[in-house]
Amino acid sequence: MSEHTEQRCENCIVRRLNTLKALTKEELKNISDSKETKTVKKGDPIFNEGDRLNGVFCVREGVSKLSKMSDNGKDQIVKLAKRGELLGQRSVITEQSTNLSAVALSDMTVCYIPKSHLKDNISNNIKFTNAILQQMANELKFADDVIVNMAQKNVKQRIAETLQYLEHTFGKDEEGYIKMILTREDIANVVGTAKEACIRQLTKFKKAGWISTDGKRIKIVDHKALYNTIEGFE
Amino acid sequence: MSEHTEQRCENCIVRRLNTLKALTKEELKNISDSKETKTVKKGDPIFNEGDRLNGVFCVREGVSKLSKMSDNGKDQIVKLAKRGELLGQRSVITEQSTNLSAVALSDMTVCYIPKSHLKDNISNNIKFTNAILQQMANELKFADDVIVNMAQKNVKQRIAETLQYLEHTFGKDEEGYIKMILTREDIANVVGTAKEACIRQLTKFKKAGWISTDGKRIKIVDHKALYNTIEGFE
DNA sequence: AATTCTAACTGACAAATGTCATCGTTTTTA
DNA sequence: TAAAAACGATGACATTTGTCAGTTAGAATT
Repeated sequence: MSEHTEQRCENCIVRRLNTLKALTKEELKNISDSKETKTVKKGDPIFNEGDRLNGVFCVREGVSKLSKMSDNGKDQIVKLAKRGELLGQRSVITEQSTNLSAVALSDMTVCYIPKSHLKDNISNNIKFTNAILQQMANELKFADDVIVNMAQKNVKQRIAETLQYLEHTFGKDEEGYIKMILTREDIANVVGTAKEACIRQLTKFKKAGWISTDGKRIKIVDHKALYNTIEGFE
Repeated sequence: MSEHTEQRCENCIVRRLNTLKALTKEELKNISDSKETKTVKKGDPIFNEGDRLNGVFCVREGVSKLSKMSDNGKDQIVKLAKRGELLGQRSVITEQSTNLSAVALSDMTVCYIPKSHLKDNISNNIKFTNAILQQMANELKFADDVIVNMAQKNVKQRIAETLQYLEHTFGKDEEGYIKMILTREDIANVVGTAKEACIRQLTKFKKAGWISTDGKRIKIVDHKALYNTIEGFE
């Protein structure tokens, strides 16, 4: 009895947040027996573009960026994954090597679940398969929106939108600062622009009184102004 | 016996190209009995952004663009769907209204399949559900690539890539012209730029001898040069 | 065949963005 | 704690892209 009960998947709160919630207690027990909990330090990779994954990583604590190196040497961040999200799900489904890298943006705890156990459940538990289907359909819709934004919005709008997204996704601390600290370069890599352009735009927002900063920390002061910018109401 | 046999799903060649191939002959017969074949004229909509879809459209002949209107009034084309592709699959899965519009780029024949029949199969036939899962996982991967390209590549590179994509996807006629004719504006809407910028870039490619044109028709002459441009080898 | 309409194309200019260089500050590491 | 590395910030400038205005060519309609 060396494991605490909360280290068992069937008791893990995180599971409620992802597709694993569609599994029965019995199935979760099987998965839990084969899973492996790992800690990952800020800045360390969880996996790299091109890796063949033999399982998925369930994020228990911390945040990871999923990014892809572009030909011009910039690292485009496609997604930020937090508590409850499963990394590598797609690669396991398609049996292809992953097209993204995952790097920890903070110290993390992740559970590694070997794919054999998932595969069994995908083949047998239609409820589980359906949950994954729902999730992927939603991700696909979200991806369409990102494509449209990338193509049609300018850097100013995309930065405003990213700030709004970060606050919405990660919340605020007691002082109102966004509870997710990214470097300016990482923000630029989400937005798809140069870090200088990103810094300059943040400075403009600051001067306009729409945001305030303290070191890397950012606080949205005027939500409405940011919203209007995003929507293109100048 | 009013229908020709090729109008029955179970005999339709198109089915081999999409997830319906995972259905049994019996299931296909049921679907075929409830499907409705429609013709759509070039320029006509199949459905509009925000519509609630009560079924999917299987493209039997012709090409449709799937696009989304952006706030600045531009119509971003997210996907071109040809023979064999299913439109509206995601909306049916998530039960949400569609986030994209579908408009015919050529005269089309599409089969409308009411969702009730698909839903039944999704719940009961794990092979079918898995096929959809595979397909969505691949689409998601493709979407990631598009996001990275949109964010990191310039207009010149994206136009070059679009030409390559069009030739690869739709093939060439006897004279070597791409067998898919888009207006310059539609090309611009795939690339996510203004039509003037698109036209100018095509002119440059033409002057460099990398492509040649005849009216709207485009022929890639120097594949290698285009490829180098896409990859950023100047 | 004349007219109308749409799309292709071009020029001129403004605005947005990328690149390079530099410097002070903060964070990390030895 | 000192040194090194990473990061934030800003200026200067080149390049890319968007916008507006207008002309030409071809297709569709009458």
